[in-house]
Amino acid sequence: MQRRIALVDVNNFYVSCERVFRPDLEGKPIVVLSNNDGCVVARSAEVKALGVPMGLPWFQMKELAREHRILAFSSNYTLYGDLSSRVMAVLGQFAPDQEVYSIDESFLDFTRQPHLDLTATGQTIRQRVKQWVGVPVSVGIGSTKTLAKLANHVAKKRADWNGVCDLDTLPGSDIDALLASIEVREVWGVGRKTAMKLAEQGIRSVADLRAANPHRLRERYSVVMERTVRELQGESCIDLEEDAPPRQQIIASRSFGAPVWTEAELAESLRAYMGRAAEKLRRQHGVAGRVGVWLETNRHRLQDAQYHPSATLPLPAPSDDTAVLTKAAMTVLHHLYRDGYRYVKAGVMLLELGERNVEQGQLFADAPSATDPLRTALMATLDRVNARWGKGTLGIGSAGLRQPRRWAMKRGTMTPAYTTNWDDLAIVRA
DNA sequence: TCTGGGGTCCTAGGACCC
DNA sequence: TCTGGGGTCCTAGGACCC
Repeated sequence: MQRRIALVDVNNFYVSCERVFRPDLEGKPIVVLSNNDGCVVARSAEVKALGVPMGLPWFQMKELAREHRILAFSSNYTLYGDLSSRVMAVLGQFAPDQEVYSIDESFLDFTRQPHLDLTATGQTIRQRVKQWVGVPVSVGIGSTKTLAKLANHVAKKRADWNGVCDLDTLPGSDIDALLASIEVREVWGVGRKTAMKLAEQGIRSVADLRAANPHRLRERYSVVMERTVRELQGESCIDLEEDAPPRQQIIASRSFGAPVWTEAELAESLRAYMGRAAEKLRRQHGVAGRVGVWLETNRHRLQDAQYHPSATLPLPAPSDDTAVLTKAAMTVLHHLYRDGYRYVKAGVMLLELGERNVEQGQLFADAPSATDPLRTALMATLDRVNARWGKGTLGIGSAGLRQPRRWAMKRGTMTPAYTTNWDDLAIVRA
């Protein structure tokens, strides 16, 4: 049976979020910056029109920003996360099956409603999300997830389609012409490297890729590429994942606000990161069997000595205890640390994740067991206090208590937490 | 002199996504 | 001076076993 899948996403998501509570920003050139105000991670249409690419370092475009009065915002993930759940809730009302694919994208499966007019439905979706949440979305429809993604791209490019494109309503000849006009790089799963390799074979447009032999491409690339080609040809190979599968790893890392040199400072930052990673782990009722740490110097500074070590350490027994996990991270750090490098980033990783309740106690382990009731109560308290009073209020050891914290990130221009903090509620004046 | 072969598990690294 | 963070999947290659 022919599937009918829609991919709905929010246009310039972070920028659109900032505009919800600042309507005066409508029509003005805006960017949202990554942590540490490092790179551009979202651009308004006005900024895209100026040719600013995704990921451009902010310091490299300050001149342009002055010239064109571009406004920059530090990213406000609390706000984006909250608006994201609202958008997803509204979208979920339209189709029986929904996969929340990312913070701003959702697949909807309409296969079970074969007679529904999806172009009209797409327009209704756009209106309702705009009215109820305040952000603009685009809708792409096709018979596979890959085609729906492509249709979504098309919906944004063709102003006359008003934000909705259903490939299955187009005559075959129109689709051929359309796909021939789109670069293969736009296909979901084809990145920069793959696009270059494909070009060597003369495959440049989406039409070229669709016409390729999936078997042949599998030999030169991988099963992923084979699936992509089949999906372009209309054969559905990637299913909707309605329930998010449990995470296989948890990462917490940050670039530092200023470079650090000492093991003590690295240790302090890693303790803070592990606090957050362990909290995430407990939220999904998981335990970790292995802990990883990595360090980075600045790869862009060619004059600097480079050192990018990483290592992992298995735990004697799987655990969700911040103290146990932190201790392991400190062991790894001590093993990795070398004097004399200008470190700019570090991170921790929780690996070999398992479910907490199926965890077996280990007979002769001297480490606190993951099911020790006292530790469990302590960790639950830690999570509650931090949820109520803000991240990092309570930590293990000296996680972030010493001043000054050179490694702490810089955020120059963050907007208030309009929707999640009473003190930041927008005030309406009559 | 002549030095197997196949399977499995693990890890590192690459490529991709948002 | 200033260059994000958090994920997934796949492959190649080494270690190890019989």
